[in-house]
Amino acid sequence: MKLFNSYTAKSEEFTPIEENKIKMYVCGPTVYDNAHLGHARCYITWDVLYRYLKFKGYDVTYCRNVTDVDDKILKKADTENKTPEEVSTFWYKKFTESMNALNNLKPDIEPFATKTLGEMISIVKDLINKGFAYEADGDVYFRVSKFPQYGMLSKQPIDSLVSGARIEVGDKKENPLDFALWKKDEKFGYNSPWGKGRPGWHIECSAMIRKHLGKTIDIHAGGADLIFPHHENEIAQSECANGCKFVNYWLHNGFVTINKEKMSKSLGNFLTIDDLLKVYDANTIRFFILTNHYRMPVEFSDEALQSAAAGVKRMLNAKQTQVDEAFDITQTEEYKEFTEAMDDDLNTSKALAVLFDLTNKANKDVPNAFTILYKLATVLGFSFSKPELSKEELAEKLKQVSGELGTTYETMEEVIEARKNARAEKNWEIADKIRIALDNAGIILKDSKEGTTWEIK
RNA sequence: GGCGACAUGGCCAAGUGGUAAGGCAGAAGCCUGCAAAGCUUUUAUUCCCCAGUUCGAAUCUGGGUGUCGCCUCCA
Repeated sequence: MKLFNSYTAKSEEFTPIEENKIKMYVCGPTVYDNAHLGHARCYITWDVLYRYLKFKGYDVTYCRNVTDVDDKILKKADTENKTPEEVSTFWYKKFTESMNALNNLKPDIEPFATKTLGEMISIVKDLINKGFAYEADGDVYFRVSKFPQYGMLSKQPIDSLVSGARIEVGDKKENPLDFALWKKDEKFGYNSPWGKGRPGWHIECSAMIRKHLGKTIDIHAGGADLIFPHHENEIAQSECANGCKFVNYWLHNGFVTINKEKMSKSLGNFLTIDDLLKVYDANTIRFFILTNHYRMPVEFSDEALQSAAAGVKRMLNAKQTQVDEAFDITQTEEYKEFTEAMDDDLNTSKALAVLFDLTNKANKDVPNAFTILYKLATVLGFSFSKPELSKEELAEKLKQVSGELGTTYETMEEVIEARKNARAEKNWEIADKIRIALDNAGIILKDSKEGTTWEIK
């Protein structure tokens, strides 16, 4: 399998450190606000990688952190008159709900920054002892000049970084490029050898990785905007503290744009996952994301989402047969095409083409086509389960239909029976009226030789 | 200014040296009482522009144009 490694800027054959085992880390959210489409793209992308690696038979440990100590959380706590814990707990819960709603698998490990403080302090101490970091009035900074490889990931010549770096008035840094490992904070801080303070953002990931996965890991993934400075700094800290290679494969996903601009919190041009799910279902959002290669930008538009909705509907509407769990799909041509596509740096677009080929075959009663489709679509995280109406929702719809027809129906069976009778009498006017009333209520009828079935729009 | 990407039909998109996957939308036909779903057929002599390399280029090289991202919190 080939993966594009941002560090070498090359597509490389993937080989895990330990045979058949993969340690994979993804930068998780800072829990202070709603997750948006950009986050959805990131976490769907890496969810697909996780699913696919497992599908290939690897023993994967997927770790995704939760940043629950951060300026933004503190600020929110301040304005809302809550404790930082209350803020982060609330938004972590919301985030988890969004991930579940998107059908993303739960990572094997979801560490919290505040639960990893010991490891962070230990790394910072190490770095100071080794001369890679220095304390300055309660703050601790990383000495970038001590790490010659700084800038390798982001491909930034160090000189240009220096000239571009912001130097703040009264800065305690030796060098403008130096970044904070620990920040003095008398109000919300935690005890440390340097007084009360908080960890810098970058050290959190380094610590959580070392604690839960080890000093060297196979895959580290995240949004492309984290390359600099976040991932660059992680490399510097971890490699200097641990004295060994930090990450073998750096993977980065592209952005979601809207009106050709990056969707982001700071630009305020984002659509939350919550709001999107009110209009489009999880399969549609996933399909929209996966039609593009994960490193390319994806432009959001309602037109694109509607197109995705129509496409995914066709796929998931494929003529279903009983899924044969025992059937070995690995011997099939479609499996081969699918894995070839996915092995090529997650070419999901091509993989989807295989799924559409299978959809066609399933609709033409090709044996096992649906079983293969079902299994491969699941690898990409699509769900074939149809949404179900609650009793109340169904009752509400029946009420609407009855109202439009000027009758009272208690069950769908009654409605279908009434239409069946009308059709038998060739009373097309009544039959159509029923069908249209149902359609207005969001229920679609399907007539076939076997009878009439219904489903939600 | 430094660094890095991208430009393929009406829309989205794969393809990185051998003659343009797939999805959406559109058109025609079959099926249907009419629909829905499905099936069949159909839609780029051409891949931003110019020059070059090559028997051969959407794919490689050089130049240009346009768009985006990172360089500051950001997925």
